[in-house]
Amino acid sequence: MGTIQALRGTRDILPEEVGYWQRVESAARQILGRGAYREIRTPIFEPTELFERGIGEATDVVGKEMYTFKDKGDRSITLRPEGTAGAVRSYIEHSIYSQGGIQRLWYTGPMFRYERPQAGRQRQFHQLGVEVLGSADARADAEVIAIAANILQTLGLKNLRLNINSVGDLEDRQRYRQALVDYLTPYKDQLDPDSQERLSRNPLRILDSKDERTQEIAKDAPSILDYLGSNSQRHFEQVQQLLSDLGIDYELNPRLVRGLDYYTHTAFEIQSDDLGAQATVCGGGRYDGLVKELGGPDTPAVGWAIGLERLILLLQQLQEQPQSALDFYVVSKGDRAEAQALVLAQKLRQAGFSVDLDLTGSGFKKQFTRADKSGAVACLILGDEEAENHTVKLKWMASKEQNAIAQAELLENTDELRRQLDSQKP
RNA sequence: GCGAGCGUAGCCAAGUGGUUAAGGCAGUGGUUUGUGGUACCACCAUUCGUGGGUUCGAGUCCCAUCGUUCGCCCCA
Repeated sequence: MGTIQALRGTRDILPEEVGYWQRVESAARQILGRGAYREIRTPIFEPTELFERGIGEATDVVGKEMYTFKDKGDRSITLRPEGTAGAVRSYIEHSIYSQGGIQRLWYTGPMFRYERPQAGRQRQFHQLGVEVLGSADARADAEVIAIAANILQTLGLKNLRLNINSVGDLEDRQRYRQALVDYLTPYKDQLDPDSQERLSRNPLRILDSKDERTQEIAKDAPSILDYLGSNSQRHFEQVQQLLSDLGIDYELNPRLVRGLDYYTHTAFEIQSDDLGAQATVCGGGRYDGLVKELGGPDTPAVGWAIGLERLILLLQQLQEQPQSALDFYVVSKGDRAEAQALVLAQKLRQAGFSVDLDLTGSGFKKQFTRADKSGAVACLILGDEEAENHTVKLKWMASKEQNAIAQAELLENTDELRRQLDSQKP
């Protein structure tokens, strides 16, 4: 076909479903506001180096999934694959740390990863994320998890599982990595091909392989939890205690590994069984080394990101999209009437009513059919007769009752009109 | 990047080598030229994602290509 289509892995969010997005955005905005989180909006593209340094060159996200190109000034530009790096860059660039204390930030917007699309995964997708910068306290870890749980619960989502783990600090992880490689190397030939590859590149990932045989072998592998130093251990215990205090159910999963290099200590995921293979709705954790790595002061931090497409997939399984009821549908026929209808519609809109004006010029019957489909509570009718007397017929769709009223009178007592409309709504 | 399935109208589809491509929804016009949700009638794909091939003949078989879906890798 010669028509232009949206690129692979991108899609339009049409008016028919945008209500879900608006509901998610407003719930999130409200909950984050109550938590004293402030919104930050950073650019959609950044210097490629930001992600290479921040996320880690060895990760798949950087190694094979980035939308990277040269701009006309020969700079290497990358469409952001996630939100944390940009937020941290901005935090450093504007010395936000110098405001002292702890910064609670949130963001939302499109992210880009060059991958094969499948259920719950697109090349352009959207995340909602939070970052708490400046606190190493376990309460920060617990708080961000509580905020995420709060958002998901407020939206009515069910059957979610929270998995948590600690990947320790850099030293813990280094020691564990070695132990794991030592354990797995003798089994190398029996691992699936992907995992054999990962043995040298990213051995921790082998733990959550979907290959059965690999799982069998990984079952008896050493656990990261046995390699945590005393600080890491205490921190992780505190996080668990606080989650219990908050009444948040969780599952300890020592095999949970996050894909980005910057994570330290707490790692967590919230998953659903109703999403197919891409089960993670929310993923996050602590990243104490990132701010310093990107050239800022040594600053502990913790955060998460929710995949909005996945969240909305779940929402659509559970509930109908909210519809905002229309107050008036205006039908008109004849030159003078049509002009008056426009003016009347506009005055009603300015007075706070929602009004759809039929512009088609088709017969009254057709216009009434559309009025019916629009779901309007009432219909306003203007023909030659009404235009002549400057009146309008007001018809209540449900009862089919209708009466003539002067246009000026209709606009006079808007409070009463509002009351009548509301009393007719289902 | 790899594997499998699928591509017929705006949407859902029937069709498995033989004259003119079912049907439903939506849309448009009419029965009712100023009154809706029902009913009835009419119209709505010279064409089956695209290109090539096999054949007397292809939506139907073959190849390629593009798109899409699900899965792997990976992640939100």
